[in-house]
Parts: sequence; structure tokens; C-alpha cells
Amino acid sequence: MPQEADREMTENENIISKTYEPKAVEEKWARIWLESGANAPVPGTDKPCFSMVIPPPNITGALHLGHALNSTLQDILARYKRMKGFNVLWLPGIDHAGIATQNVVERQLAADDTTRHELGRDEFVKRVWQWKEESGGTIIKQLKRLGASCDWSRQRFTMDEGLSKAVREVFTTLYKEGLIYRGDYIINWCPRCHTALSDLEVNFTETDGSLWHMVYPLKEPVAGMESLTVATTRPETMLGDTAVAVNPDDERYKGLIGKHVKLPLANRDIPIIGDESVSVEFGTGVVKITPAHDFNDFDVSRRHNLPSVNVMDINGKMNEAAGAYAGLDRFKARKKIVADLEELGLLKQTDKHKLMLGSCYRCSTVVEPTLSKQWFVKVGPLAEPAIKAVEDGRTRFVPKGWENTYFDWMRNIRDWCISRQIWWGHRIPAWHCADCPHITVGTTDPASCEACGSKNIAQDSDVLDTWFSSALWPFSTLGWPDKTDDLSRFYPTSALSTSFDIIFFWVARMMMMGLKCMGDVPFKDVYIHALIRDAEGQKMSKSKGNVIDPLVMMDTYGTDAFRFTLAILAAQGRDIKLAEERIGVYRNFANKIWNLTRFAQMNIEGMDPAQLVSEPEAGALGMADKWILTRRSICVTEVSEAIETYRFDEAARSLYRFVWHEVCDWYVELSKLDLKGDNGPERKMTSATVLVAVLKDIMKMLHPFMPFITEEIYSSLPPFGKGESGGFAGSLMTAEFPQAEVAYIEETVEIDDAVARPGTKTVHYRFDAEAAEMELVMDVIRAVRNIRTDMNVALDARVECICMSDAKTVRDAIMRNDGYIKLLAKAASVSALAPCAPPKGAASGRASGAGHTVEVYVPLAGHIDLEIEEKRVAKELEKLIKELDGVTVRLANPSFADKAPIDVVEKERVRQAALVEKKVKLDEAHERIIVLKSQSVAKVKD
RNA sequence: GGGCGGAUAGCUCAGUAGGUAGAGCGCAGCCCUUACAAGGCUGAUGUCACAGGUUCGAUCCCUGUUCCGCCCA
Repeated sequence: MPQEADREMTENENIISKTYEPKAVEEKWARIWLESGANAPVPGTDKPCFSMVIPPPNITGALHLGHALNSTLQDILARYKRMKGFNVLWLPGIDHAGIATQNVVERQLAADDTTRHELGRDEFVKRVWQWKEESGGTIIKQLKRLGASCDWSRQRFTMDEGLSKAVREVFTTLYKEGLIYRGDYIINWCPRCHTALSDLEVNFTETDGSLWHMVYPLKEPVAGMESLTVATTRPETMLGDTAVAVNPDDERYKGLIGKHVKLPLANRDIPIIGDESVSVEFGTGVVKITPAHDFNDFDVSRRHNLPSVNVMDINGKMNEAAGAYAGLDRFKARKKIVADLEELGLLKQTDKHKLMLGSCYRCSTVVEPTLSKQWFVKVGPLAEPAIKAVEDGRTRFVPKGWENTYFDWMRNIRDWCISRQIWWGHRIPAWHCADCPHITVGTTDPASCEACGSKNIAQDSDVLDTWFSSALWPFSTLGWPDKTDDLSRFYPTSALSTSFDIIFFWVARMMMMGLKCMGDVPFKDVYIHALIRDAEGQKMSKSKGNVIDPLVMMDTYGTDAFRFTLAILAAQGRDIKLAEERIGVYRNFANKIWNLTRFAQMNIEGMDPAQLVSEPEAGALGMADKWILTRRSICVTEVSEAIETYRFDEAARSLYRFVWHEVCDWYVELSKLDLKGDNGPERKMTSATVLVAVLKDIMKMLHPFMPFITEEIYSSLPPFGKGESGGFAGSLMTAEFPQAEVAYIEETVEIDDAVARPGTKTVHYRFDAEAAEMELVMDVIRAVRNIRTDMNVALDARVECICMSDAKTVRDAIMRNDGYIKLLAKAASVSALAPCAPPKGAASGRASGAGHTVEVYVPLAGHIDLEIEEKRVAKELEKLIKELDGVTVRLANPSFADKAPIDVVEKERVRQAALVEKKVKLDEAHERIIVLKSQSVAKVKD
């Protein structure tokens, strides 16, 4: 419809537009929230605390669906808890992403034709800070756009002064306790990033490779054997071999252990050793041992006291130890060595072979296991209490299944390599002395060597793994190592929401550090959310081109619709397949809510706002009012319980159903006459009051999910006239979340873990009996509508509705509510009779509710199509017989009556009786139709 | 090789302290009914992956199989 017409229809300025336009509303409320300061916890209150730290996004990053999902779920928790009366802290921030950030800035330098080495360390770090100031805040802006109600005044960055202090404190403590050490070990080296990586920072992918069988001549023949054949996937490392190994139980080679082979191309003799780690089945059963370039070989070399020969430089090129191959890239060297061996007749065969190849998680360069001097955290003693804390339930994983993943990793943990050979990050607080071997480590910069007093000291050039500082996040952000007020109030945090792929990287390490430094777990609950895939279940990736950009979604459908989509899809323990159409569905939902409000506004125009917001008098309530108020209470309970147990999907589904299928589909329709004033001013006032109350509760319950539209609507409802909607006074952010079945609350009382606000008066009615009666009436309406459609009754034709029931209470209920039936089933008249002969030429149907069944007849004399009606009844009969047969068979089984619980048996008996009764009625109906048919046929024949 | 999760309507997914299987989308029919066509009413559709077992009764519990996804080595 053209906009002009829209405007004309909305001539009253107090009534909102016909469709919801998110953009302006979102900008407005984002601004109001930020200005209000309501995101921040209140100082000096005795309200219980609820705290979360945001998983700090990478400073180089932009908002992707994972962030959007995670932040939406956290925001739901934060807003919900705030409305439940908690003092909520949701602390935001970003991490400095050492390698990734360094790469970004290095690329910029390369574009300017320079390098960090030309710039020098200090200047380079300055450049990175500059970059951080200019472009590092992108994701924070995007989170605000999403509506995330973090306390932005407490925003932290892992390189902040305070957090750096925490890093230094932890490093020093762990070093002094021997939990951090420096040593020569094999690590993963990225030849492009020029740094060591932890085990977790290497991605393994199955790759097609070869298994080369190379001949190593024995120094002296043994029992006629002149050589050994080793099988390897990495021939280029042979120059660093310091042994060959066989399994000591391998009969073929047993006798050779202790002898030597001549290492081809290198002119060295190396020993043959026996080690159980060698697989008899793999390759030839003989493997080369290169301690400086293979994790397994390194372990073997330790067991056998073998020397190590590093044959590569930091770029992955062969070094001088590789003799003639020095200067060649490792992959070129491989080719050349294979060719040279072949020429020498020392290459026996080449097999195709699949292997797991490790690559750098930042740049995908194939990593080189390298022997190198690095800093490590000794993880064993830290892991133990972290395992115990989860076993004891002090920290709980949701869903619980993830605990296994956590345990498995924690129990098989290797020491953590924490030094990185880059410049952007926390520099290791260790000073090497030029005059003695001592290393001075401390929280303040030393002027001289601790041991010998020499002033000739220099700080270690390495920086720490970014995850080292992230591991401290839950307490470093609260001010640790200082004993701050925040720390005592908000640690341990209440919940952490994150993705499963960083359980090892982050969750496990926070557990270890939290327990070590704070003596307590960092969070009570760890909620692990789903991974978002595309509609086909594929992982989203830029290269596949199937990425959905959250910002585009927010622009297209509105932020609320996008958030609601994520929430309703967030079922526990399952990945989310996201099709864009789905977001459109919830855009429609937002529009539905908008129009519900529009309807309400049209109907309360000119009424006294003070009266509209007063509690409805129980005595004045109509049946529909009682029904919807009861449904409201049930919805409140469902939504609260679902959020408390991290079942965001259930909460969202419950709200969707209540708003659309209960309020819009039924309550609005049932109360239209009342609202129009057709039933007098009292009824009009009562139903308007109920509608406003229900609408306001919808906005409150929906607010954590759809914060923008709910604020906008709430501020336009009584008692806040449109003119006052700009302020914060009526914001939902500080409103009280509805409570089901709570009558009057005069003071602060604890209800479960929630705290009600003092001095508020909330009445939530619940009328179970009346609600059941209403549902019976609704089912009668459905039955009549059903008949109308099936029998092709003209849309505007009024019909007669005759109900039959042997229960007087039911008959009374129907007559009490005949107005509803007339209105929604377009009935001219409604009657309720005790069972008797059904009217002639009537189509029949059934309705049930409140434990009763009602026969519904709609006489359609002259209009009824006997063929259609017969088919209809026959079909229904067939269905019923099937059901009855099932029940009868079950009851006929003697062991069922014997062994099934009494109430189940009784239930089945009652059901059987009801079905039999129904069948009698249906049979009768069927008979009648057949008779009528034969009569009409006879007539035609006459 | 070890472990985890999934298989329910055409699609996406809920669900069941073991007792009549649900929603949304889509589809079909009718309707622009003064809140909403981004809408309304009505309807159709399921050997709950396969094979055994436990049980009066299994979609649900147990065992095995197949297929799919993920994690770790």
C-alpha cells in the first residue's frame, strides 16, 4: 500500500504507523540506554549480584554470527537478571590478538614498502597502538548496535595498564613457584609469523603425501644384512637424524640394536636404537629419529640421550648444518634430497600416504616442529584443581556433555608454550644477565641482576601468548591484583557463555588461573552455545561464500527480529542451521506485535490512562479476560524457567505462541465487541485494562529478546503518553520482570534466586477452571468453523449452532459464552441441549475441553451436500475406530490391567468409554445421512 | 585409532519421569473481515534411520548396524 494512504488511515497522531520501522527506533533507544547509565551495576546496594565477562573478541575482528549469537544470549541473561532485581555487571572488552594484530600492521608496513625491522621495536609497537586507536573499536560499535547492554564504562583491553600488571604478577608468581620455566624443547614454529605456537594454535588437516623408503647402509654388515630401510614422510629432515629406531620386539631387527648406520648425504654414523614407540606395522618397521624436527623423535631422544641437530632456520630454510643443502627452502630441499638419494640408488620405493599436516592457525603456513628455547607453563599442578572444581560441581557446564571434553583435555594436557617471538604483546618480565646465568624475574623492572648485581642485564625479547592474558580475564578485568570492591562483589562471575571451540584455549585456562590466583573458580556456569552453520549445514566461511553478515541482517530485518531468530534457534546441544528466510519470519513477528499495539491504541483512545493502568477488578473480568490472564501467568512461568536454565529457544517459543496464537488469534478477537463498547462501558473499560496489562507484560517478557521494539511500544502505552516517550523513566531496562501467581509484594522477599522489588504491587490472576471453560468454548467455535469450511458455507452466512452435552455445567458454560460463539463462528443462534435426536440435515462436529465432550450440530437445511458430509463422517469414523481398537486391545490384555499403574488403566477405561459413546453418535449420524441420501435419490427418481 | 552428538511431517527443528507424536516454514482451499496480506480462517502429510532386547506397552531405556557431523590423537 502506498505510504500516502497509510498516513491517511493513521490520521490520529497518537496511533503508531502501520508497519514497524526498526531503524529510527533502534538508534533512539541505543542512545537512551547509553546515556542512562542503567547498564552499569548500582554501587553500594545489598541486591544480589549477577556478573558475566564477555569473551573478549579479537581486536582485529568484525562482528560475525558467532559473536552475534553469543552476545544476544548474554544480553538476554543480563537484561532478564536486571529485571529480576539483580545488580548486574556484564563486563565488555577486547583482546590484543598478538599474532593476528602484528600481521595486520605488518601488511600495512609492507604496503608502505617497509618492515617492522626497519622501523625498530619501539616504533613498531607505537604503530600498533596507533592502529588500535583508529580501527580497534569496530566490533565494540557493532555490539552496541546489537543492543548489548554491557557496562561500557568498565570496558577493558588485555594490553591495558591494569591487565598488564596482572599478567606480570601472575608470571612472576608462577615463575617463583617453578610453574613457569624456560628450556630447550620442541615446539611448533611458524616460519612465516616467526614465532613459536602452542599446541592449540596448530590446525591439523589430512593431506596427501608420500612415504619414502630410504636406504641407510649399515656401518658393518650383520648376519648378511647390509642396510636398513627407513620409511619417512619428511626426507629433508634426514640431515638432522641422530639415530634410527626399531621396536625392540621386532624379530627382524632385534639383533641390530646397538649397531650403527651410515647416514647418507651427511657422512655421519648414527646408532640403531630400540624403542617401544616404534610401530612394527608402520612402513618398514624402521624409523629415522630427528629430535630437532619431530615431537615423537624428541621424546625418543630424551629417553635415549641422543643429541639433536637443527637443520633449519627461522624461515624454514635449510641451515649450515644441512651442508650442501644449506639455503634451500625445506620443500625444495625435500625434492633435491629425494632426487639425490634416487641417484645414489638409496631410494627403494615411494608410497602414497595420507598424513595429518599441521598449519599455523593465523596464516596457514605449514608449521615446523623445531627445537627451541622457550618459556612454558607447567600445567599439571594447575590442571588438577581445575578438574576437581568441575567434578565437584563448583563449575557446571551447560549442556553437561561438554564436561567430558574438558576432562579429556585436562587429563592429557601437555605443558603450555607461552613465549612468542613477536613484538606486540606483554613482554616477558625476565632479565638475562650478561655476567652470570641468572634470570631476574619480577613485578618491577630490575636495575641489576638479582644474583651477581651486574647492571649488564637485558629483558627477554619475547612476548607472552595472548591467551595467557585472556586466562586472567575474569579477575584482571575486575581490578586484580588490587583488592577492589568489584572483585569482592563480582568474582566468581555467575556465568560464562562461549563457543565449544575455545573450551581448551580459554575456558580451561581461565579455570586454572582463576583457581590459582583467586582460590576460586572464575564462573559458576559455563554455557556452551551452538555453532551457526548455513541452511545446508555447512560451516560458514569466506572462501565458500556462504557467510551471513549479521550487520546486513540487522539492516534488512531489524535487530530485534535478528536477535529473536538467534534465540529461538539456540536449542541446547545442536548446531544452528540458519536460513535467511527464517529471520523474515521473526520480522513478521515484530510487525505482529507492532500491530497488536496499534489495535490496542485504537481501542483505548480517549480513555482515562489512570484507570487503564489500575489493576482489573477480579469480579468484573469476563471469561476471555480470565482465560488470557491465566495464559499470561503460565507464559511467565515458562519463560522464566527457560531462561534460568539457559533454554533460550523454549523461552522464545513460549513467547511467540502466547503473543501470536493466544493474544492475537484469540483474545483480541474474543474481546472485540467489549472493546468496541457494544457491551457497555464497564465491559469496555475492563477489557481495555486487561489488554493494556497483558500488552505491558508481553513487552516486559519480550524485552530481553527484543529490546528495541519493546521499549518503543512500552513507552507509548499508558501511563506514558507519546509525548513523554523520549525519557528513560519508563524504560523496561529497569522495569520488573513479571512474576506468575504472586499476589502482593510489600517488601523485598526472595523468590527462588530472584528478588522482587520492594513496594511494587503486582497481581497476576490465575483462573484455571474458567480458562478450561473458555477453551471448551473456543473448541466449539473451531468445530463450527470447521463445518463451515468443509460444507462451503458462504462467508457472511449466519448459521445455527446446536450443542449437546449431558453435563449441565457444560450446557451452562456454553450459554454463558454464546456471545463469543456468535461473534467468532458467525452463528445466528446458539443453543445447548441435553442429548436428543439431532436436527435434520445438520452437519456434525465435536468439541472438547474442561474434561467434557460436546456434540456440535450446524443445521444446513437445503445447503448440505450429503456426499461431502457422508465422506466427512465416514472418514472421522474410520479414525475413531482405529483409536478405539487400539484402546480395546490394550485393555483386553490381562497383563496390562495387572501391571500397568492404576491411574493409567483407569485413564484408558475412561477413554474407551468416551470413544464408544462418540462412536455411537457418529454411527447415528452416518445412518441419518444414508437415509437422507436414499430419500433424495428416491426423490430424484420420482 | 579414541571420544562426543545427530537421524521425528516436503524443509528446519521441538518433544516424551516409557502410556492418543507437536511447532514454524512450505503446500492446498477460501478470504484484501477497519490492528496486521509482513495478515485471517480451514485442511492434508509421519512404519519417530535399521535390526534385536527389556517391558503389559518402546519414538523414548539397553545392545548392535548403517549413514551424517564434530572433537582429539
